[in-house]
Parts: sequence; C-alpha cells; structure tokens
Amino acid sequence: MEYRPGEIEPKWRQWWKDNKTYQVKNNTEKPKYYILDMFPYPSGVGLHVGHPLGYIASDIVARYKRLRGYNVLHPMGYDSFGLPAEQYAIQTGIHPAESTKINLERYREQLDNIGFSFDWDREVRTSDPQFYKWTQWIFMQLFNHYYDKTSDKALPISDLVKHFEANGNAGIVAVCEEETPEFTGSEWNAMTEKEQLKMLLCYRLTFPGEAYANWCPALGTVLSNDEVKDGVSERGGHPVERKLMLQWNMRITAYADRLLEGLNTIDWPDSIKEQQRYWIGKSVGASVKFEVENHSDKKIEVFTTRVDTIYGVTFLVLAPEHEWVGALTHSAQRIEIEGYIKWAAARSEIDRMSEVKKVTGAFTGSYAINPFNGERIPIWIADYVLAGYGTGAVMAVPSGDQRDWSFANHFKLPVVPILDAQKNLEIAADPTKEGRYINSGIINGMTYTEAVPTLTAWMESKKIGKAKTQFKLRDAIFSRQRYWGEPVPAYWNDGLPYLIDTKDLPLVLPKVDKYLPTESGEPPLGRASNWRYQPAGSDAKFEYELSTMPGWAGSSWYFYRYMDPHNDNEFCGKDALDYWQDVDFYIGGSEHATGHLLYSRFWNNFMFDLGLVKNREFAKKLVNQGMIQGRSNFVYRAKEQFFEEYLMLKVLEPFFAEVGPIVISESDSEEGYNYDFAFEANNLVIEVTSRKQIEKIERIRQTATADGKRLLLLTTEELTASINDPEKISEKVKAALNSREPYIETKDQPAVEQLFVSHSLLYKYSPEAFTKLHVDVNIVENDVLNIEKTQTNPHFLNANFKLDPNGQYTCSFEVEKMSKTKYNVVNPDDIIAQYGVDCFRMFEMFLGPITDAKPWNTQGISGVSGFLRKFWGLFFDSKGQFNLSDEPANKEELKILHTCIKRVTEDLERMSMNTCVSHFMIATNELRRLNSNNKSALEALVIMMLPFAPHVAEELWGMMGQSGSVCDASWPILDETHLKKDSINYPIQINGKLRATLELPVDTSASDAEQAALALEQVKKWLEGNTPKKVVFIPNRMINIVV
RNA sequence: GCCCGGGUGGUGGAAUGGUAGACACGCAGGACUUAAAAUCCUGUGACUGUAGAGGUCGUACGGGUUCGAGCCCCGUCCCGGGCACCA
Repeated sequence: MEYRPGEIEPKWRQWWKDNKTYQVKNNTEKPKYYILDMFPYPSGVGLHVGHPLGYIASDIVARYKRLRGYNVLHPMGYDSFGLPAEQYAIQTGIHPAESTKINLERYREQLDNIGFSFDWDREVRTSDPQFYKWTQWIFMQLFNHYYDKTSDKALPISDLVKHFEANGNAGIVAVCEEETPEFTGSEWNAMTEKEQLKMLLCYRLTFPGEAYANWCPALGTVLSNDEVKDGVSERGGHPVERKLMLQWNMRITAYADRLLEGLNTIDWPDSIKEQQRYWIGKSVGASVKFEVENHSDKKIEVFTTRVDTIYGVTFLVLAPEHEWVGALTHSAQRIEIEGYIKWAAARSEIDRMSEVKKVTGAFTGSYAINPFNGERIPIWIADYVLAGYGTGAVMAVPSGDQRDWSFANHFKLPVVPILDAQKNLEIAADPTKEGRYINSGIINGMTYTEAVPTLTAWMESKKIGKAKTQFKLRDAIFSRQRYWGEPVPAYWNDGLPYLIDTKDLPLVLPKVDKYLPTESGEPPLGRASNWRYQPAGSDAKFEYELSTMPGWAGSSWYFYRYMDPHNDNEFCGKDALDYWQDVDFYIGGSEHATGHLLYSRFWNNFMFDLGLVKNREFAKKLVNQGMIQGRSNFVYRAKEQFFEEYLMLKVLEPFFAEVGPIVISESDSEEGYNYDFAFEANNLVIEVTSRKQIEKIERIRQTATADGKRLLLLTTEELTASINDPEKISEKVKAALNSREPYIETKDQPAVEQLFVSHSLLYKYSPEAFTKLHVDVNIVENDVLNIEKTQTNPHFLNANFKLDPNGQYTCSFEVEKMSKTKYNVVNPDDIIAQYGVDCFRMFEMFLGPITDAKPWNTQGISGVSGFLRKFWGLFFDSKGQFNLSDEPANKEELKILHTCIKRVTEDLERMSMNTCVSHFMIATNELRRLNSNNKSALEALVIMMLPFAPHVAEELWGMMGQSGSVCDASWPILDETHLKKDSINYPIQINGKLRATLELPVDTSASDAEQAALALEQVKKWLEGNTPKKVVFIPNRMINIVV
C-alpha cells in the first residue's frame, strides 16, 4: 500500500477531534508540564511558513512530554487587539471585531491543518470581554496598590492611608513621584478628600500623569518606544514627535531591581537577559547638588557614576528642556539660548542619531559652585544631555569623559587632570580609574577604591549629595488613543480618576460611528454615545476614561487564563493555579525581549506580591525560535541596455488596464535601487528608495503617457496622507490626470548601475515578460533555474545567476524578512497540499537548529518526503501487503532501535529537532538494509515518530492492531546493553594526526592496546625505528602516539 | 560606537577537547524503462598521486594552550540581531 498523506491526515484530524484526544484535565495525579507558544496576532495575511516553526517545535515537545507520562498543557489563543485591525476599520468602516473574527478563523483553519495537539477548549482571545474583564481587573489591582520598599512588595493603598492618618508619609519608604512633598498625620487629616486622592496618585502602581510620549499625529495616538522605529511609527511609517501628555502610567520602575534580580533565576537566552538588563539600565553612583551663584533658591542636582572625578568638573550642562534654563539665562545670552532651544527642539530623532558626533550647545551666563572646592563653573545647555534621564543635568569632567572632553575642546573650556595615570589629555579624555588622585582636595593621593567612600561620607555629612542608584527604565505609558483595545475601567470626576465597581466588569467596548479621533481631538471612544458611568447610589453620571490599553496589556497575563479559561469568578481558579503553577517552557520570537517579556515579568511580580500567582517568574525556560526568512529573487541588467524600462513597462502593463492610476512614492533612504511594490487601496504603489530612480521613472512615464497611459509620482508624505484619507489621493490623482503634468521630483544624479525587480512579482504580473527574460538567460555554475518549476510556482524558484560579462540577463537573490510587501511570503498550504503535513512538520524541523534564522528553501524537502515513504514501506512486504514479524527483535535490530531511542531522547531534551530527524532516517535506512519488519522494533519507532509526524504514526499504530491513540502510549525505554559493542575501531594518531585505525576488543588494557598499535606497519613507518616519547591511550576512544 | 550571536563542502547542516563534513539536497555515473517520471545502486571537501595504495592541505584570518583544537584563550576581519549621546 502506498503512503498517501492526503488520505490519512484529514482522517486522523477528525478522529482526534471526535475523541477529544487533546483535551487536558486540571485534576490528575500525573506531574504537570506547561509548554506555551507566544500567541499570534491574527493578521489578514494568514500564516506563512515562519509562524509554524516555533509551534511545531513546541508541539513536538508537548507530545514527547505526554509520552513521558506528563499531563501536558499546550494551549493556543490570539492576541486579538491591535492596530492593523483598527486601521482596516478606519479604511473600510468594518468593525475590528468582525475583521478580526474572519482572520482568526483563517488562522484556526491553517493551524488545524498542521495537526497540532492544542486543546482548543482552552483558547483565549484578548479581545473577548470574558478575557479582558480580567485584564481590567488586574489594572484595578494595580491602581489599588503601592510599592513598599521596606517589605519590598506591593501593598494595598488602604494600608498606606492608615499610615498617613497616623504618621503622615514620614517613616514610610515607598516608590512614589519624585516631587511628593512630606506631610504629617495631622496635615494629611486636614487635607480635603480631593487633595488626599491626588496625593495617593503619587503612590499608586498605575496612575494618570504627565509624561513625554511618542505622539503620532497621523495615527492620532501614543506609541510605545518599541512601536517607534527611527522616529516613525513601526506600522505605517508615520512621523512621531515627543509630546507632554496626560497618560496612564505603570510604575514598572518600582520593580526595576526585582526584574533585574529575577533574571538570575530563569533559564532564558542570554541575549534576552542582556537586553533586559540594558533596558533596565541600573547604574550605581551618586547625586550631587551644585549651588547656583545669585540663585540661592536653586540647587542643580546631577547624577554621576564617577563621583571620584568631582574635582575635575569644569562646567555643568543642562538639557535644553531643563525647567530652570529660562531662569538661569542672563539677558546677554538670552537670544543665543533661545535660538539653541528652538533649534534643538526642531531636531528630529533621525537628525540626532545621524549627528551624534556634532558638538552643539550654548552658555547660559550663570555659574554654579562646586561644593567640594568652591570653584565657580559655567552652566551650559546642550542636547547631548537628555531631559528624560537622571535629573536632566550633568557635571562635566572633560578629562575623564569623551563627550565632555569634546564639548570642552569645542567651546574652549578648561580640562583638569585628576589622576596621575591619565594620559594624552590634549588628544582625548582618559576615563581610567588607575593611579592616584591629583588636583583633588580631600582625596589627593588616594586610589579609586579609597576615594569613593571618602567622598560619599563627606558629602552625606554636609548634605550636598548622597549615594544613589539610577535606572534607565522609565514608567511605562499605558494609554492609547485608540479604539481597538481594552477600555480602562475608570471614570473621571472633577479632574480625578476613580475605578468603576468590580461588579460592573467587564467594561465592554462601546459602539462608535467611526474609528477616528473626534473633531476635538479626543480618542475614538469619545464618539460613543452615553459613554458614562453611574456609580452605585449616585444620581450623577461621569465620563469614562477615553483611552484604551496598549497591546501588551492582555499578553502580560494570558498564560494564566489558559489554566482555567472559563472561570467567571476569578482570572484563574486556585486549584488550577496550584496545579499548573507556571510555564515550564515558553517558545517565541526574540523581538519581544523588552516589550512583552519584560511587562509580563512585571505584572507577574506584582501578582505574586498579592498572592495571586505561585511564582515570581512566570516562565522557567524560554527559547527563541529563529526567524524563517524569505528569499527575494531579483533580475539584474546592465544600465546601458535600458533593460529597466523594458522590464518596468512589462510589469506595469497589466495595471494600466486594470487598476488605473499607479502611485510611485519616493523616499530618500540610503543607497540601494529597489523598486518595492505594494498595493494601497486600489493603486499599485512603487516605492523608490533612491532619488536616482526618479529620472528612470520619468522616462518610463513618458513612454507610458505617449501611449495614453498615466503614471503618477507621489512623495512619501503624500502617500502617507493618502492612506489615512483615501479621498485626498483620488483628488490628487484626478488633478494630475487632468493637468497631465504629474508631480516629479528630479535631481542631477548619475544614472543607476543596475536595477532590481522582484522576480516572483514579475512572473505574477507579467508572465510574458518573465518567459522572454529566461529564454536567453545564460546559466552559470550549478544553480539552474528550473523554468518548469518556476512557472508552476514563482515562489519556489531557485535562481542564482552570476553577472555575465556579455551583458546577459542575470539573476540573484537576497535573504530578508518575510513580508507581504516583499512578495517573498511562502504559505504553508501549498507545501502541505503537495507533500502532506507530516512531511511539512519534519521538513521545518530538518531545516536546522530551531534557534537559527534561516532562509526558507524547499531544496531538500524531497529528502524528508522520501524518508516518510521509506519509513512507511518498512511495514509492507514486496507485494504491498501490511506484514510484520512477531519474532523477538534480533541483536542488530535492537541495536538500531536503541541507538535511535538514545539519540532521539537526548536530542529532544536539548531541543535539537533537526538531528532527531536524521536519527530516524538512519534507523529507517538500516532496517531497510536488513529487510527488517520486526513488530516490536517498529512499534517503538512509531511511538517516537508521533511527536514529529503524528498522522502517519496514528495510522501505522492502528494498522498494527493497537486500539486508541498512540498519543497515550509510553516513550520507549532505553536499554544500553543493546548498544554495547564487542570491539572498538580505534583511531591511531601520530602526533595527533590520524594515520591508521585498529580494531580492538572492548576494554582492551592500555598496555595491550599500545603494543598492538606499535606493531602496525603504518605506525612503524612513522616511528622510523625510534621509540615513542609518549603514548596517550583513552580507553574505548583513541590512541595517540607522540614521536 | 556599544552589547549579544555566528563564520565548517556546490547547498542546508552534523560533530560531551578525541577518526571533521553525520543526515539530507544538488551533481556525476549506472540499473530498470520504448521513453520520461518515480525507484534503486555507486561516487562526491580540495590538491596530488603509481589513481580502490599513499601523501599534502583543509572548519574566516594570525597567534597561543594541549599528547590532541571546528570546539578553550588572545588579537584581526567579515556577517546577522539588538541598542542609540544613559552622565
């Protein structure tokens, strides 16, 4: 019987569904194992081959652990709130819940096709009110708690109030706003209720506050740092600016130390831990206060990690945004300072990044006094000092810090050496801590380790400074001016926020007429009618908070919901939590290093403080699966033959007829000559990444328009605007078509050398041009373009043509991230249809180590496909009849089997799936060679194959007469005795180089082995009659003779 | 610039400090076939060679430790990912 995956695979999926094979119970005597995938955001494009990589790996581990006797929790769900659905809603008016549901069903269908062992009864969706009810509930807990530094945990606000009533805020060490004033118990009691509530906001773990935010005017929302890339929004590429706004914040900084320490307790990749450590950015140092001449009310506080350099301070630098800049500016300097501030504010993030080396700044005219030596030092402003870090002011030590040195050098400020070991200060700063201090008052002659405590003690006694630890980590902004997110369960009364009653959870997203900000600039929820809260026992209604929660809210705790997904009374029941505890193994992409993976740890720590969860860390072990990259194929051509025009026209041709206007946007990033293609609305958008392209485009345009066709060029800004307002674009198109004078931007630039056009795109839209192209292709070296294959599926082409000296067409490829706009996305459905799911699963694993990034390449899939057929063939005789021998397995069979058991087991434990596949191949090839059809051996192999190829395993299991699912079988037990060899083939090395091999019985003694080795002809030849200096003998391994 | 990974045949990749290149793809030759596909067998790091013997070289490059290094240490180059003036 032939192996027909197309028949057996759907059959078993249905069987699993009917028999609830993957249903997981919370109450069992078995040990638990919780293996979790990062849940996907269900985007409109569906799964590509990169998605399942991690899911397949986790599914293999889940199935393996189950065979090992664990009760395995392996759930899946959806991170279903998010910006793309909202953008789609803005464009189409379709409710995000609707489009999300459609996407989600597509995902589910694709996931089902891959044969995962998910318990779908436990599915969660963050946008489901029954889920976000608990996201809101956790938010309320954060609001109702503060962070107590003494016990180092979160405590109820009510405890804090009691303390305030008795003692004010003296004697309480809590994490709070920097400017929180001190007050006594009676002062507290004398405050109005409103004043008290306002004061409490300084302590709550989530609170509304003014903060600089990444405001994106085009999207009408605030973005998190990870959503901003190079000064533009990650999605859409819209400009982003820094803006002071009233936002909900999460006091994640309270947990900075614990988040840092916790990293030492978890088995996560070092790169992730490093990124988190850097992000938290703990630096230990001191803060020092500098008095300002003629401003007795102002003391400039600076933070430094090198307090030992205090005598080398020759000026202070404030951030241009520092609040005292205005007051400290002398009238003579006012024009210059104001000019500088204006200039600095106008600098975009990109400017700042690209001009790091440029020294800029301005002198305020004021002077500060160095508290250690009383010296008068000028106060400058410069934008290398960041307003958001530390105090927004630094003490500049040009001899020890390169930035300070450059600044001093540029503005001719003095450089004072402070250590005798400092060298070449006329060329650069020397940050050394070696040597002994000079010019340094009380620490003269001391070393670094002596100086620091001396200085700290001195300044603490004089109350001019103190030891301080500073974190880079900022409080996390939690508000989004968007529709498609969790509503914040709070309302406003007289400028103060109040929580709604727990009984009123979930606070369900209201309907709105449009998913855009209101006319007055309020978030979309401002459009909802009667979006007001009536507290119990109140006649009045109050306006709800209008912002929604960010994407990371739901994902910060979802792993607990899987444990008890249908619980209406708790986010997760106590019994379920007691049993499942935490995630044993978490698999997902490393791109979440400082986002999801940090916020989740923060929430988890908080929930741990409240006794809501069992462990400080939510995931014991984390593995990052590598990205599967796409392969984009390109066609090149030398410039002088005007190939580009030909190609472009061929590509564009169909569109002139079909879609009307063609939009070409221009962005002047770096070099590179890509035309990127994408569809926006109904237009073909060609993004030109170099100004040099404009001329080319213009020539094409002229050719095109001569034929009565139209082409329109737009700048990036216009394109951006068009996405938000489709009306605008059509106006522009109309105008351009009427005038027949499209907007063109040109520059005197040399013509491009070559041009890349996506290969597959060309095929897709102009098969004719594609065919033409390959007729005279000159094929070089081994990689041959298989035109047959290519024509059936342009994605699978394997072209690697070298540039031909005769100017022939040449092809090449680049490996890049899979993305829709690059036309290099490979959908798993096609492969599954051709080879079957089991083959797809095994092939993805066979591609290489799970953690490596690798380009998707179907070369080699035939090897896995062939292996599965061979494996299947082991169960059938030459007549095609299912035929197994019931004899006990012989020695050779046992050796093959147990070698396989040993290797696969070991490799599974270390997540080396690719080598597991090759072990199966070896076992299969060897059994075939023996013509073995031993039932007991094959039964064990079927069990081991289950995690990798579940359908074929179930089918063969059934054919072997077993009832029930092979999922409930037990992993074969390794018996090392079958691996024992009688003899060892020793490598004989001379001076570490292999010269011969020698077969010797196992456990041959050192002297016998030595004797036998020295007797070999090959060895004698190398010895040339000399006695060896030394013989190294490693039992059962090797012999090395040193001559 | 800083921090983390990595660099092995034509390709994807194997290799607790112990016979480098497992397994697979590709390629070449052969069997079967009217033919093709499929399948099976053999070969396949480079150079050299008396050619199924033997030898030399070989894991980015230069050093080192070791009886022995792809693996450990020092330096250099290149590629991938992350961060952005953090005082």
